[in-house]
Amino acid sequence: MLTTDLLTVGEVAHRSGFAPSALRFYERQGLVHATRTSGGQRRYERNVLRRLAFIRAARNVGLTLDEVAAALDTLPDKRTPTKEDWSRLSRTWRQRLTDEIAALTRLRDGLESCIGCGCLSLRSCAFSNPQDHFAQTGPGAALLPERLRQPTGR
Amino acid sequence: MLTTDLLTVGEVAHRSGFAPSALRFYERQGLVHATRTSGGQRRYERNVLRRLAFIRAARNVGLTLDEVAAALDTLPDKRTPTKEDWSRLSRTWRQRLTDEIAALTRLRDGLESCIGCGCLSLRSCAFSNPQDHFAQTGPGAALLPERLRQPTGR
DNA sequence: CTGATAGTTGAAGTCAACTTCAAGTCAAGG
DNA sequence: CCTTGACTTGAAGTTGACTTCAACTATCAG
Repeated sequence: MLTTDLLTVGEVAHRSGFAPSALRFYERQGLVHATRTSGGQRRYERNVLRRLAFIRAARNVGLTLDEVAAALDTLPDKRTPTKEDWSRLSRTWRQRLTDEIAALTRLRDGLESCIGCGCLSLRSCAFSNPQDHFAQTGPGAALLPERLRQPTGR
Repeated sequence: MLTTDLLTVGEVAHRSGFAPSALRFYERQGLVHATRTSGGQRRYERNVLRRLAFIRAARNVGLTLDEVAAALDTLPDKRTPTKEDWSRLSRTWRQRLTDEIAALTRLRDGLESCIGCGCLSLRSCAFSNPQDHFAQTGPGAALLPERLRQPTGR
């Protein structure tokens, strides 16, 4: 055990639930910061835990790491998020979740009305519609927000 | 234009909205089938369009290709999905969507109750909780179904 | 001082679902 | 027959968020 108030990567990993490799990765991405011992090992200040908590929360809500980085960058002095920061940012997350819920609900209800029809028409069925490819109007357009779509490999 | 009722990969691509490369990929994965000309080019039967519509619908709902393949394999004779197949399978998709909506709703409502608290405690806050790592009981457990989680790179 | 445990690095690997590429071959209208 | 556009292949690349590896090095309890 260290007697200082600095934490090793292992300690931070254990307390935050992130793997040490993830912590190193986040450091390379500029999401968290660590000082070094004379021997080159990482030492973290205690507030990194709060920052990591923020990161995990954002990831749980569905933000990408780039978005998390952008959010953290909006904080003056690159400070660790305060209660007010959290409050402000989480409000925009709420909207995002609300939009995603709405999209999934539309999808499910469309599916509901489609069960039993069995059409699966490439031209008119909302479910088999390649997004907007055919549907000039009507359902099928933008069925899901970006992050709920399966990755396309692009 | 061909005078037969067989479709070229370009025609199928255009009518289905899938890229030719995706059609070839699906063939390698055993999701669709094509015969060949003497010169080695693909020729598709018309019912491949329905099969592709099914695939797109499933993807829109969030199934992985493996799941789509599994679903198609439940059909006797590896037939193209009929109205009844579609009806039966889409019913299970509905449940899946319902579960995902419920999960997102729980997440949002938790966020709601968390705005203003600003705790972000690694031990008790549902949002910063590494899934189940700390929470023996209470909130934070299994915040999101698998497919709504950001990929972890595993 | 020593040995166990924990830490270091850069490079490469993983996963899904494709896309892109290079280097050629086929099909069909004129 | 010829040209043009569509098609063929296997291999490698893409994206995001990491993990894994090999080969060392540091820290610290005893």
